[in-house]
Amino acid sequence: MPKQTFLNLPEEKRRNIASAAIEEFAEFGFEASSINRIVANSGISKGSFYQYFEDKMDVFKYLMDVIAKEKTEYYKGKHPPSANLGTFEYFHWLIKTGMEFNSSYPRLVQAISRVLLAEGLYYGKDLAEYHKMSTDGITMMIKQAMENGELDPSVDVELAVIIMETWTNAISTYILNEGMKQKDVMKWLRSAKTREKIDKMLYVMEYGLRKTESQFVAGI
Amino acid sequence: MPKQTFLNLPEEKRRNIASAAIEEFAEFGFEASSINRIVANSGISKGSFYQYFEDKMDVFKYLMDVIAKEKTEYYKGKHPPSANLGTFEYFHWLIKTGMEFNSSYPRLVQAISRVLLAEGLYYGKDLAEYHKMSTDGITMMIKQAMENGELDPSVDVELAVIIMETWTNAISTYILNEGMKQKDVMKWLRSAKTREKIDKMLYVMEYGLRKTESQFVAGI
DNA sequence: AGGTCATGTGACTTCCTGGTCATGTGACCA
DNA sequence: TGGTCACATGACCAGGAAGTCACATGACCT
Repeated sequence: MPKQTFLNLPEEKRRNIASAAIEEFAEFGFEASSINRIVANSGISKGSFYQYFEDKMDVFKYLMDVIAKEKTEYYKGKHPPSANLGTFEYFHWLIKTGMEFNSSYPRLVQAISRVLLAEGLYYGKDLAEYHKMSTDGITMMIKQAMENGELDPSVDVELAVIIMETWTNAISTYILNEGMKQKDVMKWLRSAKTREKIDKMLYVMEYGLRKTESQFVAGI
Repeated sequence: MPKQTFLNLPEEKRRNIASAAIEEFAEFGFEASSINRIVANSGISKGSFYQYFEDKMDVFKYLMDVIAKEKTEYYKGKHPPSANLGTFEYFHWLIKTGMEFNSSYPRLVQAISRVLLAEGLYYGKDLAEYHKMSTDGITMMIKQAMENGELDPSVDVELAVIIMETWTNAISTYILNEGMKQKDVMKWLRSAKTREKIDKMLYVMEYGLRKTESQFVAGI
């Protein structure tokens, strides 16, 4: 949603502005972020900013779109280990690949998660569509798992979505917080210890989900 | 941390100020909340506000202390169903009783969770001590569970804390968001359907934790 | 009655915010 | 060369923020 003037800008200038905005959101969150500071840190004038973007939300949405596009590219470059993965294995792969991606853009991811997980939780309205996109994706995966017979059809879909979303967020937050402390994020992320921790979290979700639901299905 | 002048105030005036602050934080979050509005809505003058509190954070901390005290009282009034509960049963009871408490002060809880879960996640510093309190509590419970033989001693304590915290937050958020839509929160909270949903979430956590860890302990 | 002191008040200052707009600049074209 | 047009600029505006302070009030004591 940035205006055409912004898209016409030379690559470097665009990157300067983007990274100033990223730093701002990552440090202050959405509400407390200041356009004045973004402008000052990216070396453009106030007037130019308004020739590029509508307002603060417009820059933020631009960042969202950038990361969405890059992430899609990233996933296209990678491929699941096997063509016929079960839904849970696929979810594992999705999360892990996502984490690797996040680690290559830690500051950008931090900025966006901060706004989405924090203020977005309550603000709704402006960011509702983005939340719906992820909810819909997970819902489809769960229905897929049911069709494949991996999950009992009587499973509470709404609940399963909450559970998977909760875990995705929890793992992202954990990686983001811990990862920022490391000198070499990628190395840390790929270390056996870190991978084991992520695996454990995912298994907590998966086995919990399987066992609980089958137990409830059994009528206990 | 409010000043003595505030504590000397008549009950009703104090309650007016508190509820104006609660509404403000619940609606705008911490950063975007305005002392000017709080002052206007509680019918006191700006000067008085600064005679009662240091600043915005001071009011917020006051609310935190109020709820901490009231919650402690509430737990004292209730008693676990049995004296010799296992740690997991005890955790269930804690969460459920906590939810009932939260439903009696929905707006206050909403205000506080909003700031703690959202901005608090990243802000750290000012609110770190409150986070540490809950972390310490959960850590103690987990070590207790180990002593009781409910959890293998090789369980990763740090991980278990993250898992239990994640679920506590997820359930609180769910109840808060859904509960606000109901006309009669307490009735909704006590309905079989709601209780079942909470139960399921807790079992997802519990069984996941038990099974995962024992599996990893087995060396797979 | 006069004095004291804790409390209440809101106009005021200072600062920063988002947003506008008249003016300036320079690449391109006729 | 002169004209046009997209883009750049920062002084400027209105609004609202946090925080201060000189003054008002009134309960209580001597």
